[in-house]
Amino acid sequence: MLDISAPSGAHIAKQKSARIAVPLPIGRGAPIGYDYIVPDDLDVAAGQFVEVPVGTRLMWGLCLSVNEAPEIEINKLKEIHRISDLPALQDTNIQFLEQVARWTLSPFGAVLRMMQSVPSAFLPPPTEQVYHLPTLSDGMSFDDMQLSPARQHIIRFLQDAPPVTASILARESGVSSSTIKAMHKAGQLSSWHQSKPEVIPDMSVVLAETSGADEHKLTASGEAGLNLTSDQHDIARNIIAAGDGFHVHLLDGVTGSGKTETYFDVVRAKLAAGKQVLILLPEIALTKGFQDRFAQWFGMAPLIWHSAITPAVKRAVWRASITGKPMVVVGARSALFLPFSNLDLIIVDEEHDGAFKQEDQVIYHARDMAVLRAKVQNIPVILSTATPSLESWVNMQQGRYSHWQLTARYGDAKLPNLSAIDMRTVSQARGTWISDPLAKAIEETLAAGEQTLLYLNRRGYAPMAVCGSCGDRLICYQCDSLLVTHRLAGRQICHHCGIAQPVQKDCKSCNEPDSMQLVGPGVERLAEEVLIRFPEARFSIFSSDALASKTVAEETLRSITDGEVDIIIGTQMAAKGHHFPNLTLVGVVDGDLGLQGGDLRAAERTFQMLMQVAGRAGRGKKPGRALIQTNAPDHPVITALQAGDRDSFLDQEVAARKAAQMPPFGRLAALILTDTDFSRLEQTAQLLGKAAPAFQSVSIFGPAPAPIAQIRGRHRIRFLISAPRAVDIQKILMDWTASVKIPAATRLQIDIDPYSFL
DNA sequence: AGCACGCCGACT
DNA sequence: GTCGGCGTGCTC
Repeated sequence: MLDISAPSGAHIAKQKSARIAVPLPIGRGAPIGYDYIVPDDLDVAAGQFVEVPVGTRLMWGLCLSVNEAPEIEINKLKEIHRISDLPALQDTNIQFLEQVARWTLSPFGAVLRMMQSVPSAFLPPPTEQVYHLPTLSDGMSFDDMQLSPARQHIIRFLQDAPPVTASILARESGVSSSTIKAMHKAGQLSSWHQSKPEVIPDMSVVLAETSGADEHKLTASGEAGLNLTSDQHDIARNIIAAGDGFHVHLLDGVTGSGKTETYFDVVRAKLAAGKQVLILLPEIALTKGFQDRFAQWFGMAPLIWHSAITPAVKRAVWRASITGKPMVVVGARSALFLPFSNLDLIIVDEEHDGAFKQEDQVIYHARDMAVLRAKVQNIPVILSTATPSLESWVNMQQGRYSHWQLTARYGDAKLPNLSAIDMRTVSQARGTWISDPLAKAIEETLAAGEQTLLYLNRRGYAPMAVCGSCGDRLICYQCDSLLVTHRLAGRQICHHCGIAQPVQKDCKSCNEPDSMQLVGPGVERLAEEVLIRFPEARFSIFSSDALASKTVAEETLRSITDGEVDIIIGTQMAAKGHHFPNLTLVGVVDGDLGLQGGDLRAAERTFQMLMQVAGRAGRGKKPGRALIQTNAPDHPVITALQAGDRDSFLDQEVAARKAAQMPPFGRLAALILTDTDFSRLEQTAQLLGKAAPAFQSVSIFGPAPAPIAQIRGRHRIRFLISAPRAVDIQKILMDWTASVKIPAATRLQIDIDPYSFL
């Protein structure tokens, strides 16, 4: 609307501008957003999603602020194209994004991109065309029209049917869609556009069933398992009583002690209050088992969020989250960036799990960022685990987290009896990996008609191929890692980049024919040994390769549960989230695997993994036992496991970290440079090395080849920075990296609190 | 991230 | 002579 009485040019002065953040990974630490003109007919406010032109294309961005009297020369700005129909993003959500960007030293746009993961969600649900019969003018009837049989079919079908879509109409009347289009064009059919219903389940069903229901029983089904023990009930009440503000609860209990049911009870209370709840699981644990338990409690499936769900579901969940609809989302780490506007509780299940660490693009730990989001939004967070991470343990000890312990296992189930087999004292035939004491235990278990899990965290047949003549080892040509031989697939595969080749027999280094020898066991090779030593036993391999297809995975799970399998040979996939009632023996084939390597968290991780594996045994009524084959029976991890003394192990680790000023007592960061061209990479690394800040308290190691010196053809060099807790390591890194000109082709990544390093 | 602009090799 | 390779730089 142009006011013609105003002097020309005056309306330009009245123009508003808006600062819009676009989801582009530009400018680490740079001011966020670009300015755009707000057209007169658009009512733009901070927090709203808007579509703007950027370069040659249009993209959705986030309005950060509106400037009524812009000082910038306005005719240099482009115009906002349109606004989303959605409500504005909550201010605390924007603050959360800012803090994640600040913490991880990522550009705000890169973090915003994680939240704007469903670009189709900014517009209202798509509409579909529905057809119905037109009202004919007086005196006219379809019979007078001399229509083809196909057209008559359609008329007759629609005479007693509600308006339908073209696809349904075509299917039901047996006519092609082109006929329908032609009839529409000829005015023999009318249509309108109607919005498609969202596919999202309605959580209000749960609310209706909950209100007036028994205090801690959700549905009236009365099934076993829906009742809480008094411990679980007390903890749930205590967590609820701690209030709606920011509070971290460490929910700690052995496998099978009912942590899930306990926090479900808290979730139920939040849902009944019309709030939103987020449950984060490590990717691997998004199992059917969890969904079944959820369904049993809430009488409906939870909303699922991970990278593989369909676009329609993503759209619906995303829109529901920002509109504040009461809901429970169960998701992998990316669910943390849903734009909830009514979030009142976050749960991080298996909080110790390394899968919460995202290693590409923005590098972050979902557990830590979950606590950050809870803090910014002033809501509670529950960290659930059987083996707390050292970070959470220390936070609890220092009084920042509340500690809730569940001690008892359900019913008669007992924690397995754990003991070590000292592999230095048993004689072991070459090419075999099952010691006699373990074999004896397997035989006893077989005789009792019970199941055994042989745990070996190595996929494939053999982890290494070596030339018997020259000693050359087979490595990936674009990563510097060993090629793993997979005999079932008949290939040798790089576990870093996935590149595969047919199994190579001759040595390419010394040209000796047929000289490559397979060294060490993987689960496939272990299966071979099982077949020879226990020919009567039925076995099944439980690894990501063997269970790649969904149908095979479900069938394998079923056969194990139904007792059609005697020996499960599994990788860490078998250690997580499954419940096999008849499993009474766990044999850890290589208890030392994972202890090697200069990794800060090696001991902690191994302890967590072995504890979790051992927890697979004896979850039913029968007692279980776990045998760990090891060359280091005196290692603190093994002795602590044997003594069943988790807390003293954790305390010992705490003391060691404290002495070394390692996290969480000191701070660590890694700076990773990658490039396809090694000499250019080295040059940049040298340059950075020379520019390294010299503070007394800050140590900088490197440049050194990264733990994996090459991935997918990109060479990697890294620096490691260690500093006391009080130091602002982010600022140091920012100043340092800004002081050096890094070529465009060399990529720089910053990893705050790195998980794997040497 | 994408997309355009720009400067060197094998081809209708 | 052009089409197209991907290095470099920019996006209000």
